[in-house]
Amino acid sequence: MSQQGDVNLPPKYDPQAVEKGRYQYWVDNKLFEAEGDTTKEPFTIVIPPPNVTGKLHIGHAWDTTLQDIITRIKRMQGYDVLYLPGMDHAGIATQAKVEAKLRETGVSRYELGRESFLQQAWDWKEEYAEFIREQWAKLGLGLDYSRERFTLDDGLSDAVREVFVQLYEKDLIYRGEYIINWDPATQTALSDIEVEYKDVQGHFYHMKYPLTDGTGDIEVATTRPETMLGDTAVAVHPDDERYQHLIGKTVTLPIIGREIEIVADDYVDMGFGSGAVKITPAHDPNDFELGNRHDLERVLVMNEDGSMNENAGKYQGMDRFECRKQIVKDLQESGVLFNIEEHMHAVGHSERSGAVVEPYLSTQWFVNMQPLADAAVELQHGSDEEKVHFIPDRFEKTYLHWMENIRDWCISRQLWWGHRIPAWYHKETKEMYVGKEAPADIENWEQDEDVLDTWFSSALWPFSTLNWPDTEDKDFQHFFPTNTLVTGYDIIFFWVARMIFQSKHFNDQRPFKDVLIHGLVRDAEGRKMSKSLGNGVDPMDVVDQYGADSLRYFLATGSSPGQDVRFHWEKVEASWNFINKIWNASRFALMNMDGLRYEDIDLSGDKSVADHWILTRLNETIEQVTRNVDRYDFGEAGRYLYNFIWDDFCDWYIEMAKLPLYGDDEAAKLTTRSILAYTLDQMMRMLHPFMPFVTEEIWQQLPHEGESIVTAHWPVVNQDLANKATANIMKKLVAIIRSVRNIRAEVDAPLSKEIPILIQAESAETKVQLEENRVYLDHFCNPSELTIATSIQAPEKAMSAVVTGAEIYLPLEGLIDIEKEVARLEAELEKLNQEVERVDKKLANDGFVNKAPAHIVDAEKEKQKDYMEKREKVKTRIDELQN
RNA sequence: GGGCGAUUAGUUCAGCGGGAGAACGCUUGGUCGACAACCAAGAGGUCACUGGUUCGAUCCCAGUAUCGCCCA
Repeated sequence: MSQQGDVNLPPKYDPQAVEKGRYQYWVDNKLFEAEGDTTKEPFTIVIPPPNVTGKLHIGHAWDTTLQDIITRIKRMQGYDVLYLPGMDHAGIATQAKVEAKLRETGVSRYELGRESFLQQAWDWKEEYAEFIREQWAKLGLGLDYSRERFTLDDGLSDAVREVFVQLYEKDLIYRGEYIINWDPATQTALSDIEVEYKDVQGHFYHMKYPLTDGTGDIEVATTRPETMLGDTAVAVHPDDERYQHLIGKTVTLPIIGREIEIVADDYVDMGFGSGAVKITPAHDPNDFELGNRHDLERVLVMNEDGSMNENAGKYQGMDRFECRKQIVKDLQESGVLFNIEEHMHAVGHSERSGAVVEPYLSTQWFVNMQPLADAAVELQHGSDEEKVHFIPDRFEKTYLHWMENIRDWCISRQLWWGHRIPAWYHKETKEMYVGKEAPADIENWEQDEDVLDTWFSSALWPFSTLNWPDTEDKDFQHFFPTNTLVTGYDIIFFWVARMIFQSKHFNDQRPFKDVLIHGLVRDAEGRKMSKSLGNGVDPMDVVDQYGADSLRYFLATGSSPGQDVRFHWEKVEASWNFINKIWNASRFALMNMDGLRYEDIDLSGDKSVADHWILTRLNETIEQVTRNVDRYDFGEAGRYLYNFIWDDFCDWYIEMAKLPLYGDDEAAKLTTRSILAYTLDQMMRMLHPFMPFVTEEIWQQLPHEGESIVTAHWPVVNQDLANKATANIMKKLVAIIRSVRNIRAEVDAPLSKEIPILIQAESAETKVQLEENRVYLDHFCNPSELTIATSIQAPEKAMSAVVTGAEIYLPLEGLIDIEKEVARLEAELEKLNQEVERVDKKLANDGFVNKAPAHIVDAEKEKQKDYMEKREKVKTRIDELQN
């Protein structure tokens, strides 16, 4: 009693107070810094670098929580852990933000100039990088800041140039004219996967192009009538009998008046529409290919901003959609356009700006993907030691399918913020030079204006951050390849796939052994969180309200691998409740520690049934939690911890521990305190990766050894402390206590009311076991008188219950309603009848008895015996009551 | 058109060959020394549908339906 005032834990868990200053302590003591100790086994995770555009969203919180859990476990398991932080310059997104900021001051980037604009972008980067680091700190991420990197820093820029030049020299990068996805809003090229296809209700415009010789016309159709201004052919299928006589003839393009040829090409689908297709090589990828085969002219009719150019004749200067309206009107008037159908079709939109993407002829840089993809696919067909393991493994199919159907990657972007392409053009000779360094006579050259796709640098992240191309570097040697990459399924193509082929090409090995794929955080209705819906949840708001530990536990345990998770505040609150429970269980233990030190912990003394049982359960929990975290199943691991802590430790062990703690037996007190301290210590260690702040706080107050729980050892099963036989007695006690509580609830006899209790033990052994533990029965059942015997005569008017190995009678003369009790017992009997019937049927089946594994059959026989015994007793009891 | 996922208690989700689980919500009762954001007891489910494999299917296979995602 006298010790209870010393405890430093308030009765309610307050995350703000617990988390304050804790992260700084970890960082100051360099607990997250990798040692670079080559005698230790390394374990590496590189953070997926967040964009420096702004704040982290809740998806980042999920992603990094998983990484932090994995690295904290590995650190506790003795690995030399590197969790490497960093950020991504995010070309388009960041430039857009900086430009938006500039616009407020009325200045365009062109007015400002490239150099000054980049300076502003760097200022922006510094500001947001600091903001992001604060958010990492709030989430408790164990990052090694001494190795933090940025995709545009000197080292990574060097790696990017090295990769570009090497690929160029092997003809794996080329510059060429091609139909690319053009975003007229941001005025840059996009790679194929930056285009989102959405079904849009549009129109199918049917037109007749007149034959030049005046003998008729040919019908074509299009969804984009304005592109007709750039038509340079009409194509039909070579086998199409309808058009045989027209092949080689020409039509006169309406409005423009250009004479264009009718060509035959088996790309054309005879069954679709009229079977004749207008060909616009400068504005459609398929038409471009067809144009190459037939050596067609390429007529570009649009400017980069989406307005019509000089080739559009009288439409020059009009916006593309305005032009469409006008051209439809004009063609209708002239009778060329004779039919407009409603037509649902997929239209590409810029993933960044949302603008409708224009297939556009342009000179860009490309990666020649086929050889790189082939090697990556081959890697995946190698041994377990060579291939990348996707978790869940179904994502490997997604990845392989993409790799096997790869298309060239457009890597140039018409931006300023990014890695400028290391290519120079001679001012006089127009000769092109590609190299890591600028030509010596730089005054005669102009560098390519464009920068590289941001993903081109992120693709190198697992090795460029480890000082590649210096392959002799200590960190590269020790920490590469990395162990686990954690990311969402939405960027398998953007990032994961590209890291794999780049690493295969430049290091001849995988960049990481495992890829843990998670889903998206959705809102409570299951919708994707988005700015336009305004349904996003700021993880920092969650941390402010419930603490980082609650958020982390919710995110880590809220779903199964690869599945999406819905955000509900109630679930975060439930996590808080769990932590509050842990907090109070710890508080109880600390109030009763009586100054116990770590070295005083003594588990060798006489142990109670409860002691044996909780230690046995602890072992089982360590085993299950470890098994599940090893396979990245944090949901299951969390559930094992939750059940053990709340149901076993709090609801049963603590309640039972109160008996010795409030008693006079000093040896029993020491053992109980030791077990409380030991179990809590082990619990805190297992919980720590999930909820680092609160476990550190509690662990520091518990008897402990070592500087911080961050570097404490992960628990291992201790067979010396397992005692299943004794733990089984606990199960009988629990069954009896539950039955008594059940009956008390039935007859409205609260625990505070003393009632006589009789227990009929089926064997002398059971009787002894119950006698030895009658102190628990006294405490939890509150009997006026407790009789345990093997020869009890059932009282006439009594409530009763049957458990395995014993019958319980509660003679409650004044309270019992015979009719109700009979009804209750009959319901019980019905349940037992069903069970017996089910087991009988199973055991009567020869197929089952002969083919099922022996232990399953034995278990069924055991159940049959148990159910039948219980059933007989219940039957007898009903008879007694009715007579 | 091709591929993938989901369908289990009122709600949100686990489980995935051998007696249907959790959280929240709901009903009843309980504050005396960790916690009322707590404790105790309880109600609530043809595991979407149809076949197949198996001694045995919520679980494996095939198909159907509905919803969602990715690719073309």
